[in-house]
Amino acid sequence: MSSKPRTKPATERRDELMNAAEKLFLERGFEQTTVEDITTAAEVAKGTFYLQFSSKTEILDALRQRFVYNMANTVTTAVEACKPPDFEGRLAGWARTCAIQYLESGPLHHLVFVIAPPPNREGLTRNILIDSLEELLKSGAQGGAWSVDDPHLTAVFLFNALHGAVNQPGNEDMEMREKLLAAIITHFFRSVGVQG
Amino acid sequence: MSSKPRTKPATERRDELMNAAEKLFLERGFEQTTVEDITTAAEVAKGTFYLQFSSKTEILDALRQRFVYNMANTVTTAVEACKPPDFEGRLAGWARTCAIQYLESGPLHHLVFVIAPPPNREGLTRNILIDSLEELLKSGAQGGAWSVDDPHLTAVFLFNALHGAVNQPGNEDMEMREKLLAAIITHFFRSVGVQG
Amino acid sequence: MSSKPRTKPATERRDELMNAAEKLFLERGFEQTTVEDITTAAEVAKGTFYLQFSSKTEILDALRQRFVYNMANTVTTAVEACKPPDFEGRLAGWARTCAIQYLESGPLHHLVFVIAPPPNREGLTRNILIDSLEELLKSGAQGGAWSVDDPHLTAVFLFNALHGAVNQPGNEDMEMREKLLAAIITHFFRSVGVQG
Amino acid sequence: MSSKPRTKPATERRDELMNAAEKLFLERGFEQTTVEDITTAAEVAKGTFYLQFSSKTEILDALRQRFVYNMANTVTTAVEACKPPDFEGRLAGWARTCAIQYLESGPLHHLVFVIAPPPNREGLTRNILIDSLEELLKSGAQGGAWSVDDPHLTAVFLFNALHGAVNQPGNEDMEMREKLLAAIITHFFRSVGVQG
DNA sequence: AATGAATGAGCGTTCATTCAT
DNA sequence: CATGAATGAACGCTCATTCAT
Repeated sequence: MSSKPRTKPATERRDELMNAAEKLFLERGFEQTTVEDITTAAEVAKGTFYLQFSSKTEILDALRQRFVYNMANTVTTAVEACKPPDFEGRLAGWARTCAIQYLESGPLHHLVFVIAPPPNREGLTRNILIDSLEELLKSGAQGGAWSVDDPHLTAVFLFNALHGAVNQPGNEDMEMREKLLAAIITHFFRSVGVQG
Repeated sequence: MSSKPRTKPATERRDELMNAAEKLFLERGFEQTTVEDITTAAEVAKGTFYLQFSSKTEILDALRQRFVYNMANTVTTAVEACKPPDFEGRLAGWARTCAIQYLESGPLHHLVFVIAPPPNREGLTRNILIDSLEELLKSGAQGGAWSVDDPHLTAVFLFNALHGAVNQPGNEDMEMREKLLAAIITHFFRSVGVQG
Repeated sequence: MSSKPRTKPATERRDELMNAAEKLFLERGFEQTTVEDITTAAEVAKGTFYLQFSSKTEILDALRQRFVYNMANTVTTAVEACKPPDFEGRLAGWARTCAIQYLESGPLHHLVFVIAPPPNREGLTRNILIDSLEELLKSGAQGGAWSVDDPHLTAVFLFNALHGAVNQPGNEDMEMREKLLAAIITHFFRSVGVQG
Repeated sequence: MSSKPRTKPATERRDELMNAAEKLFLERGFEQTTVEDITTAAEVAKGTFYLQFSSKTEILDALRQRFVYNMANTVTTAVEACKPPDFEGRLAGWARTCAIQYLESGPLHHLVFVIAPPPNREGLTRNILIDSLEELLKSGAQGGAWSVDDPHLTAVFLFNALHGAVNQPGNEDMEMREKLLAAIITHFFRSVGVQG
């Protein structure tokens, strides 16, 4: 009857379900998406969902985890591309990569951390990223690249500026996007008292 | 039988319901609050709700509208307290009042704009406030108080920085709060190239 | 559209639901009956069930309680119809009424106590009735009407004999039923060493 | 790869599944036990279950059949240990063995006949045992050992008395158990008009 | 205007059964 | 024979909304 094999490796099924769920959650929201919507989109039966996830909440957790993992990886790699004492390069790299990642991941971050945040605050990308930015600001200050009074507050401020600016609608346009990235980096530099 | 009058002016009923709803939505979230929760808290019968609002969504809209109205009013009033050419005073006033309002209104803003945003982008405080900030930046630039390349982008950036920073947990402490307000104003000034 | 009034007194609705549930539980079993079966039979919507009972289990509890109440009442009344020293009359009354009640209540007892017994043993009719029989045996022994070595064991034995005998299929026939009642009473008397 | 052979004789598999099912059904009930519970306990895959039994109901039937077979065998053997004209010995043997069997088999009988009875009445141990008791009562009456008016009714009565008495909680204690057995035999004798 | 009983579509989850490997 | 991923019908329960009183 069916040309496709009936069974797939567990990880593949999981991914298909997660991709379908991600798409639907972003389109209509977590509460507004039913498990059946997800399984229909993933072209499996309802029961198959529960072979991979023990509840609807669990797939959201998995989505969050996947997002954090990708995000943290990418940003770290980008920062490491510039070695001290090129602190400005590191800061620009952080800002640029972080912004791009948010732009690419679209409102996924918004979904998994803002709209449907984890029950406890542990492991928030938000925190992970803010911490990494704070460290960057501190090491740059120590290295004499700039001076910041309160690295934590500055990190919070800049992170949220970036996050909010990037979430603003209208960033689909590539030209706008480049302008935005440039503006973000300029503001980052200004905020630490560097001319860029 | 009952000492209280059973009928009240419509506006009073509306307010009681909205207050109850606001409290509950903030405590447990929109989806997690039932219409019955609201009417119980407001001490009216379930049906009374539908005399004032045609659906559960509608009371959220009303809440949002009330929030925007209060917010815009307060910020405008604060800015007008300083007259040109004191553009720095106006900018500081904008930042300070806006931040305080968010801090006071607490997660209400988060609820009505971030978690349960309006279906269309019209009338977002976000936009209203960003527009007012953009105007302020432009007029300050014209007045020679500072210079900004792209007033819109800067407004977006600063608004979101403020919004995010203020939403950060840990702002209940009054001392922290003052430090935060000061830091925000400093960043605002730095971003427009003024020493503050 | 509908000729019947939409609302009924809560107790009436409750009774209708309980009657429908009793019928269905007896016909097909507790697990095999769905809440929707019950509401369909009671001619109300599914949600109406949950206005009266907070779960499917709860209606079974209510059924059990109703059964115990009726049973205990009837047997007590029957026993009290004969006053001491007519202990034989009291014993015969107990046996006869208890048997008739079981015959009339049909397998309801079986359902609520044997098939779907309460989570804790407290308040079992079984126990209530056995206790009352034990008391009767003791008072008769004290009054010199008969002698029993171990009133508790005898009560247990006789109660179960009666219960089992009455549950036997084939008791629908009225003639059979009378023979059965007579046989039960005879055995009761024999068991306490009385000729009847 | 695996040290154990992956295939076993059908009867062995069947027995393992039946033993696992019996244990689980008694522990948590028929409806509350899933096929997967059974196969997990029997350490086979889910599909293997359906190699031996065509449905969950069928394994219950098999359990019932096994129970009846064992029960009938044991009681018959015990009765045959006394030869006529020792009818009293045969009756005492019947009562004692039957009671002990129920005590040993524990709630298994309760499960397979009371809680989850067969759809049709055919082959009920209940009936088989009642029939054998009825025969015993008749032959004893013919042999002049006792007199009973209605052997069938008496058999029904006594069987149910025994069954119910034995099912009563609190029979785990060995001393209680002996008292119970003695009381049962006494009542059996009294019921047929013998002093024992 | 106010009430709250009644409605019924909808959802998350379970599990007996099938069947390709 | 044995496996276990896949299926999908079914169920208990919730809750926004309606409407007769």
